[in-house]
Amino acid sequence: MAAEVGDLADTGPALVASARAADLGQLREDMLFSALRGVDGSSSLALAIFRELAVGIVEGRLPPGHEVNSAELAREFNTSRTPVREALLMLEREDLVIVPPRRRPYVSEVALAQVREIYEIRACLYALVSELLIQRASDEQIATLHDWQAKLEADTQAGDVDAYFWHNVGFRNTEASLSGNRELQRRLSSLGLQMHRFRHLSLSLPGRLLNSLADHGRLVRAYADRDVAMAVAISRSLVWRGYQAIERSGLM
Amino acid sequence: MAAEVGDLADTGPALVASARAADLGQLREDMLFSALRGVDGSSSLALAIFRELAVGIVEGRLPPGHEVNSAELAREFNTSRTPVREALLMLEREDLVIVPPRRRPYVSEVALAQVREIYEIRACLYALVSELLIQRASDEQIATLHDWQAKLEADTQAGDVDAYFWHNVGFRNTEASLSGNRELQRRLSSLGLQMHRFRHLSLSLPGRLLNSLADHGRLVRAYADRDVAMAVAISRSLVWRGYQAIERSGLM
DNA sequence: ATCGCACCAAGTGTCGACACATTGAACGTG
DNA sequence: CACGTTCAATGTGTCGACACTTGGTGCGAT
Repeated sequence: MAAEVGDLADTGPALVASARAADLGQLREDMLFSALRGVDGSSSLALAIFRELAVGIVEGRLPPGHEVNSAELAREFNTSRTPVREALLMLEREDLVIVPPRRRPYVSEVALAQVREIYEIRACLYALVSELLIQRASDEQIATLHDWQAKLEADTQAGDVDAYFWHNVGFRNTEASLSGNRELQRRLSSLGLQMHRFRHLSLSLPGRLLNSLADHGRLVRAYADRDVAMAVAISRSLVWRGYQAIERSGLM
Repeated sequence: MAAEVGDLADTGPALVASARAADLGQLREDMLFSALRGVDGSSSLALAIFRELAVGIVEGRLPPGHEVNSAELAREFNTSRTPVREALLMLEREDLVIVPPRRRPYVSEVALAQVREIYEIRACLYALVSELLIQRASDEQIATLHDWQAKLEADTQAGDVDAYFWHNVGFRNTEASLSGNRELQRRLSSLGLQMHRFRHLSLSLPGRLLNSLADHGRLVRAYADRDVAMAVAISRSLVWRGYQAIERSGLM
């Protein structure tokens, strides 16, 4: 993946930009898909609807409070209400919509207090990831994290906030998978799905990228040194600063 | 609740025993119910079926691998297949059943490796609970934990393993709620639901009760002293020893 | 103008029906 | 007797229909 971007590096700025964009789109798709992986609906129709709606909510096209009733969606998707209902229940389980009994379902709102709760959990679980990763990952595997780190560095220099965000997600997913705990990986991606909803808040602050980048660098170094205490501390604070950025942005 | 048992303490052994049993049954119901709380199905029919099956699986009446197809269950419950299907999807979400596409659903198996993964997460999250609890709980709230601790002590002296187990669950739930993080509480009870499936393994070892009891005592003391480092360490090891007991039992 | 009540459109939970997939047994062939 | 094929039985995913609820609209009474 790194090779693809690198190979095109000398074909001119425009091509590089579009190649980059395509690459990012692919990455974005992969990351959202991996987050949606944990949800195995038996029906592929319901799953397609679920993914469509989930992406819509996460991207903000379906704003909080927006009504998503099964009848209208069924017409829209040219299916019966049964698969739509199933999809809505999946979305409810991911806390993306609320389905009150006998009432119309709507896209859930996210309060700052809830964001804080989620970040508390995330910080804790990523600390666990760091701990397990150091115990179990090989040097080669840790080196792959270094690759991601390099991308983050490039994005920071280019000032490309969006690219930074998605590469950051990639970094995180890789970390989680290297922890060797699949259950942990699943729970984290479920949390991640919710996080994507307010990501734009998290990276809007100036100076945040540089800060985050420095932390990533120190984290990878701690991994290479197999320094558990250090890695855990950095990992925890890395997540937590994400929350603080949202809090300080005052946008919630 | 403690009062009810206490008030009857001098009405003779038989009555005490039956009162205790009723009390335990109530507690068991409460705890399972609270674990099932997080799941809000919009349909109350589906929810009833879900709970019925969930309890059946957790209690072992529906063994791993047992087929749970929607057609048969629909006949059994005198409903159509629609609510049953919904219930099965909820169960899949809790990892209690597996619903392969176009194939009959069946009760999921639990491998030791998976149990380990879950315990790793639990240990981590309960450490977080301890940390938050010390930050946020009042002295009175911490005192309620002392009440639970007293029950555990009584159960140990009586050698009542079953009572010990459920009171332990109560202790844990109280801790989680005192953390003030509802999201955390929800995720933990979802994990707890799975755990109940192999609880009989965890408490079968002799000497385990005394060990666990001592840990609980130290934990409550650390809470009272607001000793975060100590509480976190105890909390983590408390959960972890539960896993070790299962591992050593060699029954998986 | 305001309140209360009947009424109606639209949505929800549930049902029975249908086409297709899967499974296991019967059966013939080597 | 082993083995692949055929065929019915059973289950799944999806559909359209039905009764009941809910939320809003308009109308009449105050």
